[in-house]
Amino acid sequence: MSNNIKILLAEDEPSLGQIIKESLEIRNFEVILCVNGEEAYKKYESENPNLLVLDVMMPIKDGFTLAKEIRQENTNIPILFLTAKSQIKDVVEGFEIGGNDYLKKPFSMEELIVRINALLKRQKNKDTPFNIGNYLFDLQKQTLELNSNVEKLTHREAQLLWHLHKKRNQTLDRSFILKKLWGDDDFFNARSMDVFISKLRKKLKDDESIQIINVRGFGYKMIC
Amino acid sequence: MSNNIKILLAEDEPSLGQIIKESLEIRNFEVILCVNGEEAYKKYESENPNLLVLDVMMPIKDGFTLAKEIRQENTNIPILFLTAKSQIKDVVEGFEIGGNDYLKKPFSMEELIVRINALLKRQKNKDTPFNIGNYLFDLQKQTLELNSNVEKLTHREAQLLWHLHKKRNQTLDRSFILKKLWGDDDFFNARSMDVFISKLRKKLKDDESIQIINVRGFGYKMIC
DNA sequence: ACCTAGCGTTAACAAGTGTTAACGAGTGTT
DNA sequence: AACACTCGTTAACACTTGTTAACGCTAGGT
Repeated sequence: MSNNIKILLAEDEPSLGQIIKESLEIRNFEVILCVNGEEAYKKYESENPNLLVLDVMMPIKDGFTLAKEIRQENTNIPILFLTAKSQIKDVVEGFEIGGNDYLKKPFSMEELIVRINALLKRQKNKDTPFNIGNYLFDLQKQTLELNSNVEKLTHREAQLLWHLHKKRNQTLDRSFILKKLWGDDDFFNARSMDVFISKLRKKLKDDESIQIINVRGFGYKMIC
Repeated sequence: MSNNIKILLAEDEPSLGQIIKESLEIRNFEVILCVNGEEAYKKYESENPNLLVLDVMMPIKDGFTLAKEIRQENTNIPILFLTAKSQIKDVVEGFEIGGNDYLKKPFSMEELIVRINALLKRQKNKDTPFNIGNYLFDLQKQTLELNSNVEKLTHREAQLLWHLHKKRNQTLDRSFILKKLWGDDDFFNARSMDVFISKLRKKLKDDESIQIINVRGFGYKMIC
């Protein structure tokens, strides 16, 4: 029985493609095998897969080109590259395009499975609500829930809170967060961010175990 | 016996046109062969075909011009271009006009069949109703059904909802959708789109798991 | 030709969101 | 203590988006 996770596999070497496909199917993944980038793009469109495993070197359309196209319309889907070339340059290019991980050939099936599971888990983590203190925080829905009292957050508030929580109990650098969320670290954005910190503190005040502490000159630290 | 699928073929070179026509008829497609764009337009109007195969270079009216005209009144029908010119420029132009695929001459009949079937399958996928939350959404019929309660959507509503769903759980860029559905990103179209978002929210309000969230300055995100 | 219903656009106002300003409080330095 | 600087907080503001209704166009019916 399928675990409901659909993997799009693009690999031009038939025997390798088949081996990977079967190995994954044994683990209850649903696998769509394509032999080139163009076919893979069409299947991506029609099948709506959860994860992409792309060989970099393929005829007609290579994995990088394909990934670039898909990233334009889907910034979310995890992409794992398979690369025969072991040069660092390629790996860097892959990450720049928006690949989430890569695997050098030859690789063991176990390695592949581990990485796929890691990517899926990361994906799931992003989508699944989690607790911050006694609050339940849902990034997707942009909500904070406490005692079945649901408070809506704005997009900025939610993003900021997510980053604070990701680095909870560590100092989150002002400049880092400004560049990440505001795009630029300047005076006004910095003040704007302070306002948002203030708003978050207010919205989180019903659980005293959560605190957003200022580290003068460096940033903020959320303890929880 | 026909499989009930009607293909409009526009190809000015008589012998090639005839060969393609017969090859397709062997595969049980119904084929209407035209020798120029003007004739093809008339046949398109009267015959209501399921798919267009258009030669780009034709006398009187070329394939691109024809496709542009037809796209204005039908954004749905799959269009496959046959092009003798192999320049990328043409292919790009073709896709911008709204072509769904292209085939460089010379091509094998097998290639053509594969592409036609792929387009038809994709079309079929588009035509098949699917679930959005607990609703059943039918793009073709422009309906939303919940608990056997059928709500009609207008064309714009249906198109917008389809795009939101296609990129569900991702932010759909305002500008992208405006260009795609309204043709241009200007103030009034943007306001019009906001109105439609409002209408969709109202029509989707009976399933709370579906939400259309605004991402200020960027667009909308449908979560479901 | 006229009427009508349906649809998409435009207008108008309400609500929401992020930025900026202003002022006060806190912190470390001299 | 005086000072410079950073941060906290509130409110005003500008801008974006939400919502409703009026409007005009078009296709189909009479």
